[in-house]
Formats: sequence, structure tokens, C-alpha cells
Amino acid sequence: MDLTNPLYKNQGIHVVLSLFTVENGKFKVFLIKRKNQPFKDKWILIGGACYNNEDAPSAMKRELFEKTGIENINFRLHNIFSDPKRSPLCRMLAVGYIGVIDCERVKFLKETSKTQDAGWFDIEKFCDLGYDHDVILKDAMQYLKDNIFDTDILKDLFPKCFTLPEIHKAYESILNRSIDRRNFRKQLLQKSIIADSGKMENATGKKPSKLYTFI
Amino acid sequence: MDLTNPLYKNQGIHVVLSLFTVENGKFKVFLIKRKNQPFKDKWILIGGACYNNEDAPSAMKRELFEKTGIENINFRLHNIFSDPKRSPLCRMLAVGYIGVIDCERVKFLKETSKTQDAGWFDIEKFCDLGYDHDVILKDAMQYLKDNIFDTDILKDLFPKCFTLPEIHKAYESILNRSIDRRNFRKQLLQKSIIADSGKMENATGKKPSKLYTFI
DNA sequence: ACAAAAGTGTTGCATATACACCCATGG
DNA sequence: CCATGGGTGTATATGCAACACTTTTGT
Repeated sequence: MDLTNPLYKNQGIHVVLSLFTVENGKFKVFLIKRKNQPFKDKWILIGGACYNNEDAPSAMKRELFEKTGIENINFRLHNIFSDPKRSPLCRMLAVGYIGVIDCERVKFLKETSKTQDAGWFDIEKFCDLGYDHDVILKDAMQYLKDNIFDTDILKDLFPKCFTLPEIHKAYESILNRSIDRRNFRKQLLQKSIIADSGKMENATGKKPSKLYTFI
Repeated sequence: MDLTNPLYKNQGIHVVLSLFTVENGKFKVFLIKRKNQPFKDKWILIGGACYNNEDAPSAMKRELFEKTGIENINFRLHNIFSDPKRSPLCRMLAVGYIGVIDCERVKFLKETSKTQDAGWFDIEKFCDLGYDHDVILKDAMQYLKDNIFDTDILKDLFPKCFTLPEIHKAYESILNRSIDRRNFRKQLLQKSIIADSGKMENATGKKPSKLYTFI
């Protein structure tokens, strides 16, 4: 590798996180408003450059912590985005990750040195994000839908125990369709994605619900 | 992006292709012997650096053509490899692709400016490849096995027509297990991966076989 | 006619879907 | 006692796995 070769030099690696939640039964994505150029005043996904001493997941963890205060969550690679023009300043390859989290865990760092606002957005309402983040977000949403029944990808959405109606509503909101309650329960239990914790909800509403955990 | 920041500078993007074939019923991978440091005299997968005006698939196409003379094949992303120490000279992120091809199409460029030998290797016999290519190749093999029944990932292995016994043998070799002939045929036809071409093999052996094509 | 390889169909099992009633709690 | 919402089981359909005989050709 000859790093002075203009064919190669000035490349970089972005990590980009599509961070999702379900809040009050609504599927949402976390967006940040940029303070500086390029894409000043545009909303974008969480992301940033990978340092030379980090692998991509470590960079993603660091960026997430810097921008939301969140630690210890799981990511999944969904795709890479390599269009040489995707970032205007220099050639940056983006590595796209997905995370799904309990919205309560996010400290709202409304303003930082690089950002002027941040928050959860209804998934139908986002549009015209900065960089190529529209494309990245759509790809992430599709990946999430395709993998929601085969993995514990929602594990961090419910950090502790949860009731079946809660997680049922989360699935319906993410997939944007209704799902039969009885079959839903059987499916998740049979595939060993969740398990009965033995505990019961504090009777707050009507009939108390059982509490489940991810395995 | 401040490209003089030592945290970011001197990064690069590798594309790496695990190129597979099935030759005489044996599952094989294409390897190249390096002529120069680093990893001089080691065998490695096809790969190289991504230029600033290329997206990753274009870079992969170019590298493949330079090293084997092959054009017009399909790749699939299987993973990325981002360990900052994976390449000794500078920080290179690797984008791993898979291709499966008719071995007849490879012109053997035994020697080039960067390589001193090249060829197909039995999949059981490779060991101790340069860079982290052992890890990449294992990941690619697993991805291929996981996706072989759901996609046309073998499309380029049979550029024209093929008989069912031929493709059956290819599947068995890749998966390293025997598969029931009747169920195999039903599966591929039902999933619309292959279709009857209407033509018949030139009766060369015993009973002539039907010829199929990928859809 | 026989050996070698290709073509084909049925049955049972497992998984997924559709669907309706009972139960516990709070008011 | 009634309204609300949570818990449970069964019957059907669909997809997957196991399995054996017939057909064609060359010798």
C-alpha cells in the first residue's frame, strides 16, 4: 500500500447506527440535527468516523455513548454503503448498524459541539435526511423486519421483564401489521426467543400479565 | 472531517473475494500466491484496495478482472472485517464478497506484478492464508451454506444449461452432505430458483438428462 | 437382458395458521 | 355484575422429509 497514491489516499470509515425504539406503541428512530456543514440543520442518524485504533463495533459504541449516553447495547451489521460520493468532503465508506433500545435509557443531549438537537421520530415522518441516511435507514428498517422473528434483536428494547401484550404491540408496530396473539406467544416461546420469568406484573390495570424475559 | 487528524488519517478500504467453484464434484476456492511483502509467499484470496472513484462492488469487479480475467459475475456481501491490526501496513477495513463461478472461465494468470502463482484449492486443504483471510474464508463458506437454498447464488457456476445431477452434486459438495434427489428437485423448482429449459442433454452417458436454467 | 443412471409420486411428520372461549381484576 | 383485557387449546393447511419403483440408453 502506497498511501500517497491519489487513488487511495484520504479514505475513511463511517459507522452509522439506525437506533430504533417503540414508545407508546409507536415505532420510532433516533435522529440528530447537525450544527455544522456539511448538511447543516439537517437531521441524520447517529454516526461518525472510525478511529485508527478501533474496530467498527467499538467505534459505533463510542459514537453512541457520546451522542446519547447509552452503553452496553447490541448492534447488528445490516449493510455497507460505498458510493464514493455519499459524503461530500472525502471518500467515506459507511458501515450500517442496527440497534433497538428502551427509549427511557436515552439521556437527551440536545446540544453538543456538533449537534443542535436530537430526539425520537415517528418512522413515517422522517424525510430528507443528511448524507445518504434515507437510504441507510430504509435498508435498516427492512433488515429489522426480516430478522425480528429469528433473533433476539429486540433484546435491548426490554432490558428487564416485559409482558406479552407489551412485546406483542412492539412487533405489530415495527412490522406495521396485526399479529394473532395466541400464535405470537407460541412462536416466541417455541423458538426460545423469550421465556416465562415466573413473575407477575404488579396488578395495575385489569387482569395481571405474566412477565417474560429474553433468553 | 479533518483528514490530518491522526485518529483518522491513513485509513483504507480493501475488497476481498472468496471465489468458489465446483470442479469434478469437488468444492474449491481460488487462491493467489503473493510475490511481495507483506505476507510474501503466502496464499491469499483475491482482493485489493478500493479506489477513490469506485464503490466497493466496482472495486471488486476490477480486482477480479485484473487477477483472473473474469467479467460479469455476481457478488454478495457476506461481512466486513474491521480489526485495526488486520493489515500490517496501515488500517484497512475489508469488505468481504462471495462469488461462485464455472471454473472453466478463469484464465490462469499464474504470474503478475504482485503475484507469483494462482489456482483452485480443495476447500479442506487450505490453511494459514495471509492477512486474516482464513477468518474471511470461513465466514464466506458459512454464508454460502446458509444461503444456498434461498437465492440464485450458484447462478454463475452454470452459465448456460445444466442437468439436475450436475447441480445436485454441486450442492452436496458445497454442503458436504448427501441430499435426497427427489426432494432436491422439488425444492429448487418450487422455490423458482431453476426452471426446465425444455432441452435435453446430448445423450452422452446413459439415460439423457433434462437441461435446466437458473431463473 | 442387464447394468447404470435419470425420472417420478405418496405418505407421514412438523410447522404455521386460523379461530373462540374462559378467567382475573377494578370499578 | 359487568367491562376490560389476558390467558389458553384445537382443528386445518401448508411445507418438509423419508422413501422405492419405473424408464431410458449403451453394451
